[in-house]
Amino acid sequence: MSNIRDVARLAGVSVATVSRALSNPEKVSDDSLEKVHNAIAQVGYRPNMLARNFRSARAYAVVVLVPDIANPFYSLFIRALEDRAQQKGYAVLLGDTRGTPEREMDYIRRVETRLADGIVQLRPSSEKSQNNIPPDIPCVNACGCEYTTGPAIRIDNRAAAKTMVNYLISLGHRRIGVISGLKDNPHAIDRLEGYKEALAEAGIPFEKDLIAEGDFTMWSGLNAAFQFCNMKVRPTAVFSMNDEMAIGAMQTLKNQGIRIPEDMSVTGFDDIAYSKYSDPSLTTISQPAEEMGKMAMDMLLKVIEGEPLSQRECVLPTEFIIRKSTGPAPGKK
Amino acid sequence: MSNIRDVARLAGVSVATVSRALSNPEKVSDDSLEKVHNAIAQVGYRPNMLARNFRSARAYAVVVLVPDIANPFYSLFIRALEDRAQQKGYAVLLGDTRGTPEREMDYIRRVETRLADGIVQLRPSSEKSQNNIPPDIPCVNACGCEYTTGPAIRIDNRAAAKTMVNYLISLGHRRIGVISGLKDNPHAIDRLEGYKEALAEAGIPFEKDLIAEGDFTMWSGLNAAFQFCNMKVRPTAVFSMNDEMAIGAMQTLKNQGIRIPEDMSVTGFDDIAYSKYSDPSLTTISQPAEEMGKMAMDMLLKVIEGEPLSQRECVLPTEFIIRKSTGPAPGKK
DNA sequence: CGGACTAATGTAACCGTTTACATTTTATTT
DNA sequence: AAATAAAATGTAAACGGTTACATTAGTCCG
Repeated sequence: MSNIRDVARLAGVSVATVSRALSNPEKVSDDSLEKVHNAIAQVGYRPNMLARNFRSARAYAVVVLVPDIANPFYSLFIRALEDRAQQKGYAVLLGDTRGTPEREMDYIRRVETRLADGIVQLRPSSEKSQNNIPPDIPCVNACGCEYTTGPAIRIDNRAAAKTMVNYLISLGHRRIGVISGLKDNPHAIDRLEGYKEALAEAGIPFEKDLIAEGDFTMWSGLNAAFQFCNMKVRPTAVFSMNDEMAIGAMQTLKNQGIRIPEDMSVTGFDDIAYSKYSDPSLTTISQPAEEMGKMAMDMLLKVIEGEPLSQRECVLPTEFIIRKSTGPAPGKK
Repeated sequence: MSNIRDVARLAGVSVATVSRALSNPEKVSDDSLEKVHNAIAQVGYRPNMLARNFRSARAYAVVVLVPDIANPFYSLFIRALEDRAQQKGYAVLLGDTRGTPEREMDYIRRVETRLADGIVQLRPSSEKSQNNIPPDIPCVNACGCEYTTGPAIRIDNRAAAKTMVNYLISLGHRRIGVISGLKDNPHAIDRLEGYKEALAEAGIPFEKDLIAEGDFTMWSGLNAAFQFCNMKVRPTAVFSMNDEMAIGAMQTLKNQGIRIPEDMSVTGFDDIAYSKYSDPSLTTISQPAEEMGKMAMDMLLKVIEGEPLSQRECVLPTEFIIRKSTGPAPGKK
């Protein structure tokens, strides 16, 4: 493998000139520039970025910590993140934690040992489920909740949930079931807050039994729905905290002979691609996953470069999408 | 930031001893080991992996070139790949190419410039759609087709497609539509081959009009299905080359009042998570995505380490999964 | 007790860049 | 043409580890 000295020798210039020709060509005469380029072509020189990064003490890589890459919301986010990273000359190290702190630690160690310059954290964290990331590590939280500290990109989960539940109430629903995420999940907490607010404003008492706990997988949605089927007085609508669980739930409901939306309305959250193709298509909240990915990368780069952030937290707007899985409460016209 | 020399000074040993204490502890006396560990703890030393990697001329990272991370089959594969990579101490650089050669080139350059040690290529390539990866770069093709050269993990696309079509024929179907991938996609070619073989063996003539071209997205499946709806004599079954297109197609068919499977059977390929929850659930071919991801990583590591491969190509078995989207041809009992 | 061998440790070169600083060349001004 | 400023180039010291080789300490045996 040829190195910069070989090129310098062949071009008849010093190594400094070769180095400059590559990274600061404006500081080199056209004459030298040409000699260097010829020499590079002749020996097929490729700069050793490992050496360059080492010298400049920068990995030009960021870690993205994601609970599960197979989740379509996350993969959309990451696709946008990667896109922006590539534009900026950064690599994205995929850190699928599968929810385990050990794996997360492993990746945090990578930035401590300089293999990456910063972290994009997709696991929502609050003061309760605490963040393991040391404060001196550049990090942006890209799925924050209301209590997230540090740089963050997020949506207003509470308001979005409230919008959805208000909509169901406006359709005449009074018994509205919830398929929640795990109880201590910050997103689940914020969204439940929005649900409660909407009920309160409509003067509907909150009933604990109407909350079924899931874990954001289709399978858990499928199971959670049984809880509603077996009630003496069934809810007439179900607010699921993500689309996957809603899709799972719809399967259960349909199998039990419950028609959607005639007998029961179902709503989701995220607007993953499949929600448009489910049967019936799903009324949901669209999160700007791509926008969030881009912004997270931009924000992280600022933190890495030490530039000041114009705002610590960036709350992006969501879109409320009405499809065919919702309708008037049975008995209302 | 403290370095190995600081640690050595504090521990009262040489840098070589510190280095050995970290990477070859068995070559260091217990006494020194303790002194080194104390010193490390005291100054909070973290080895600079950038320096280590530079010195050892290894990035301990691999690039995964994927046409689209948002495709659930790919994300499943990558999740397994990442899992194995982490076990082995390697990082996975996400290279979402979005099908463009430029992006692919950008990532190939990263291994040429030593930022990564090898590539896992998920874009199927054959002699037609050629591979841009120089032969001296360690690479394994993880979605190969029959004409793939070099180390590869793949399934027998032709046989799997044939199994599926044979099954449809056994149900009495004679007019079987196909929703294909892009005409020059190697997977599409192999699977179409299987379709033709099955027809030929059953003595059914091949009809070009029964092939609708898609691009493996749900949207394209949705459109392709119109081609069948508008035929004077409709096919009684549709063999889609992946699940997404099948799901899209089913939406069109249902909207046109065509019942599945009573009026028309539909089959998919890949067995993504949603195919179990679609309406009706989808008869499909399951690819061992996770197994493939693990094997691809193991294989690539062998290539990187220069170990001989026990076999150039590894063809993994698929599973044929019958669900509710297929039934007897109309008119047959 | 001395010689032979092994284990533990130290010294310093090396990996391939970048860049501060010194030097030389070229351009500009008087 | 000399003086000065600016541009281009070169020299060599980093960066933080690893490791070949040299050296020292420790063990065993006749």
